[in-house]
Amino acid sequence: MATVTISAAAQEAGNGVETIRFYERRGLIDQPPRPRNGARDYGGETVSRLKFISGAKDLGFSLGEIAELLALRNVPDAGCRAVKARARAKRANVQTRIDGLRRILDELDDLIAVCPGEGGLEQCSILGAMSGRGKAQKA
Amino acid sequence: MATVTISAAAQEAGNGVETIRFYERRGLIDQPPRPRNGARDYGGETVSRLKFISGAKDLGFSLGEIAELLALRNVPDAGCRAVKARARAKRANVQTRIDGLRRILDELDDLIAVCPGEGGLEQCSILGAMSGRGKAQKA
DNA sequence: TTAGCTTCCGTATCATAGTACGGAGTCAAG
DNA sequence: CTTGACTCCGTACTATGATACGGAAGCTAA
Repeated sequence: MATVTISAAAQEAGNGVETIRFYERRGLIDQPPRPRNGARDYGGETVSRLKFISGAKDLGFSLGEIAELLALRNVPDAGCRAVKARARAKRANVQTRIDGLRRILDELDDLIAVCPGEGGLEQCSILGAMSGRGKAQKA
Repeated sequence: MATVTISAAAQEAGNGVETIRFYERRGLIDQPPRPRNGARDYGGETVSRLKFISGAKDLGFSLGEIAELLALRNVPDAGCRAVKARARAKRANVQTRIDGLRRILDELDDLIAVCPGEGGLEQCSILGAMSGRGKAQKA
C-alpha cells in the first residue's frame, strides 16, 4: 500500500484536509511520518482510522466518544465487551432522542388535525394551542 | 397573575437568569416591562413561554427551530392556512430526523446483535463494522 | 523561469447553547 | 448606615466540530 498525501487521504476518507489536521491536533490520529519536505505521509492504517472515525460519527458517536473507542486499543485487557457496552449506551441514547421527537411529532399531528386551515389568525387553533397551552405543564 | 423578577421566572422555568437574558437577546422572548428601577418584570405569559422553550429544548429542538415554532403565532400577512402549512413543514422536518435516528438505531442494533461480547478487540465486529462503513469511497 | 498547485503553520471564525465575570446600581432589613 | 441579595450591562469564555485565512515554502510542468 502506497503512502498518500494529506489531500489524497482526505479524499479517500471523505473529509477535508483541515479536518485531518484537526483530528491530529485532537489526538484522534497519530502524527504521521514526514519524509519529504515535512509533508505528512499517510499509510493505509491512518486512512482506515479516518474511515473508522467517519463511520462512528455516522452512528452518532461524538469525537470524544470515538477517542475513547480508539483508546481501548491501548488497553491490554480491553475486550469486545467494553465496546459492546458503549454501543448499548449509545443505542439507549439514540432511543431517547427518538422518543422525544416522536412526542413532538404527535403534538404537531394533533395541532394539524384540528386546525381548519381556513380563516384568520384569530381563529387558528394551532396558534391558540401554542399560546394558551404552550407546553407549560412540564413544570 | 403577579409579575415576577427574573430570578423567580428562571426558577419557575427551570433555567438560569443568564439564560433568560440570552433568550431575550435572541428574540425568543419579548422585552418585558421594567417599571421599577429598570428591573425586568415578567408576567405569566413570558414564564409559560420559557417553559415552552424548555420543553421543546428537552425534546431536541434547537433554539432556531423553537423560534420558528414561536413565529407560527406571529405570521402577520397570512391566515390559518399559512400557519398550518408551516406546522406541516415542521412536522416533516421532525419526521426526517426521526428517520435518520432510526437508521442509526437499527445499525447499532445489528452491530450489538452480531457482536459476541467476548474476546479481544481483534474479534470485535463492532469496531470492524465502523471501519468499513466510512462514507468516502468516491473513486 | 515562472505559474500553479499543494503543503505547511497558527490563528480566527462559524454555529449552537449557554455560563461566568466584573463593576455598578438599587432595595429592604437589621 | 451598612450589609447582603438582587439586578443591570457588556463582554468573554466554555465545549463541539469543524472551516477559512494568510503567508511561506516546495514540487511539477510548460
